[in-house]
Amino acid sequence: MGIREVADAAGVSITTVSHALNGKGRINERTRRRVQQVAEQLGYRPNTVARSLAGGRSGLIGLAIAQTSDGEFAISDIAFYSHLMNAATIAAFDRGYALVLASGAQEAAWNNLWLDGLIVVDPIRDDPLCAEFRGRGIPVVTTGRIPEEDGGHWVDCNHFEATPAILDHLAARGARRIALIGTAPITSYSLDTRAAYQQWCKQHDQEPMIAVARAEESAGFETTQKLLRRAGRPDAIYAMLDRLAIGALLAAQAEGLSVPGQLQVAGCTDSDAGKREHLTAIVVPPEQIGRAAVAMVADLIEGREPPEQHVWVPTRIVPRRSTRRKALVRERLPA
Amino acid sequence: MGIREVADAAGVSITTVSHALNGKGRINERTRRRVQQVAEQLGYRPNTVARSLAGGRSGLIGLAIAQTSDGEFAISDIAFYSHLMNAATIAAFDRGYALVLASGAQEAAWNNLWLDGLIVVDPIRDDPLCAEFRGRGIPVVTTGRIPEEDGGHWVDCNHFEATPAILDHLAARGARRIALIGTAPITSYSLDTRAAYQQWCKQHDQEPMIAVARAEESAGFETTQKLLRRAGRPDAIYAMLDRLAIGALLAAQAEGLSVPGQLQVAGCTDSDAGKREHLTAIVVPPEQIGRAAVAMVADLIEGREPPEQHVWVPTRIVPRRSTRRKALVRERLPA
DNA sequence: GAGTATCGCAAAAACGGTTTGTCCAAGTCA
DNA sequence: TGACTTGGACAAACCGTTTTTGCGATACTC
Repeated sequence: MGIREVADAAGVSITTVSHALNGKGRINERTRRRVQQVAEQLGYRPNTVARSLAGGRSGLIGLAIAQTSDGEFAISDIAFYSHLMNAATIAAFDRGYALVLASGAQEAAWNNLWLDGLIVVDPIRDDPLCAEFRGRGIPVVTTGRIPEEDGGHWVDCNHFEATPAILDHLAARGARRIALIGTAPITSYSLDTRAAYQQWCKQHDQEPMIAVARAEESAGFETTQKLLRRAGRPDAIYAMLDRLAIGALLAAQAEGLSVPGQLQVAGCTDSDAGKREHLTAIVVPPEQIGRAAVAMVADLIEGREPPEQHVWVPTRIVPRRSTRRKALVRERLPA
Repeated sequence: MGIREVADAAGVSITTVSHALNGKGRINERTRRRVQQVAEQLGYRPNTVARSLAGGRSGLIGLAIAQTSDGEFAISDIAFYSHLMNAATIAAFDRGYALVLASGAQEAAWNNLWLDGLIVVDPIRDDPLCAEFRGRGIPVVTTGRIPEEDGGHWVDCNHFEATPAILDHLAARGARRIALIGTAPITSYSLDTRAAYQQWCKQHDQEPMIAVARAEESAGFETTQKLLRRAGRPDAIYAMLDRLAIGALLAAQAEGLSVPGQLQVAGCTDSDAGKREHLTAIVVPPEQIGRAAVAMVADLIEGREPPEQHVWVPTRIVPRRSTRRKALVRERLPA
């Protein structure tokens, strides 16, 4: 079942087998085909590990996702990351790589793993993992950019475009005081959105209202409630997570405000829960992001400079009832 | 940075370095410590791939999750699997393994990967992946059992216990005609639940009402609607997925039935969305399942027979408003 | 004091491939 | 016809570990 058996069976040397199967050396086409046939017949599968050792590559790409030390997800949107991960896994396989999951919490584990490349999802400022791997000369691609850092290879959505677009959407529907509810400004996503929001406010002569909340409905609820009780309460809310947006909807109801009549709500990103709540949302396609990141890191691993060092994945707005003029009627359980 | 450099620096042979670092051969404690110190100082990290080749192990455990060919999740409960995966990743790292994700769709990819063991989530009857790996002599652990198959190593929740328990719960609150809405009976989970449901019905002299639906709210909605319009409509529903249960809630509302007054609803498993909807649910702990599966497969890989060939992970019921006597008041958006 | 454990370490053989360098035969060119 | 190229195949080195075997030296036994 080794290359030697194949060589014996085909009556050639192992070199020829290797060449024939990998399309490398100079070799007669007839010989090549014969060897391939014999290998096929014998069900020969090259040992990945041996190949890695000789070839200097492990065939492994790491996918790092923020996690807390206790093993809980620190990430805010499980569905989003799952889809990203899933698409990345398949894209990696298609290119001959396997994706290994790695938790940021298990730093020690990184050392025991020989990775050809690394994808870091939503890196934070001075991201230690990125720094570590770059230091070792291992290609790193991030989805979302590393805050306060230029260069590097990344895949991202342009929230400098998406944010004004959704704010315009709300304004076009009558909003005059739009509040932003966001997560802690540690990822580029969060920072970009805040910056874009502030710029938009300046341009539209509106005073910024920014609130920060944990990535939970309850936090969205409480935060929104506080905002709604302020003197100059907002008439629209853009929430940086669907869960926050849902919390905002609940708060509106608790405060007796109709949606979208008295309060418009929009969220990012779109989700099943958001759909269920008829929430206007910015669609950020996790599959595309995952695939693009894998393509980029594979290019880097194989020594090709990727077509683009930075990939902007387009977003779009899905308008739903939470920002429509017509009041959002509660059609669900009876009151 | 190889073992040779360490050997040179410490003035010993590479054998001694290997032994010293792995605690293997007979070696003077002083020498061992010195070597360890030198290795530490040089920042030596043994090459995993070389180690694998020599040791005959890759250090990789596969985690297979059903996926459709187009890369979409075929799984019904993303959050559940994410938590399972996450816990498994960490548990694997703790044991010196890395978890590689693999899509069932990419069968070819499995061949290019040298896995020490495999975890298959929710295997189906005659699961090809399980068969393939067992054929190769690679340890396989499933979460959920392979239908129509005895033996094997698995981690599962006992739905033969959980199902009667939730049915009793509903009956104790007045339900006389409990319907079951389930996914296609291809996993042991689905099959067990159906069987347990039927047995319970027989024991309680109730006619079984089983409906099958796709794992989506809309399917739960439609299926429930049909049930509710039948002659002898159910007064309680046990849905085998939280998404189906949520669909059932919506259907109850659409039909003008109060929950739980006129219709009780319970689901499995528990979820954020379910909590939001005040849904009584069976808690199936994905983290525990993931950890148990890793522990078991690691034992098998390392040649230890695991403490138990089968692990039953306990479940529990979380009663919420959807099965309480007091009517479920809609406290959310205004009607 | 000869025989025998035991100890501490090193040399060398795997592990299963890839890659390099070499050789030979046949074809090409001047 | 001799020099040079080219195509085809092979042997051997190498990748960086682990593991087995072996060999002096020291300590123990009687």
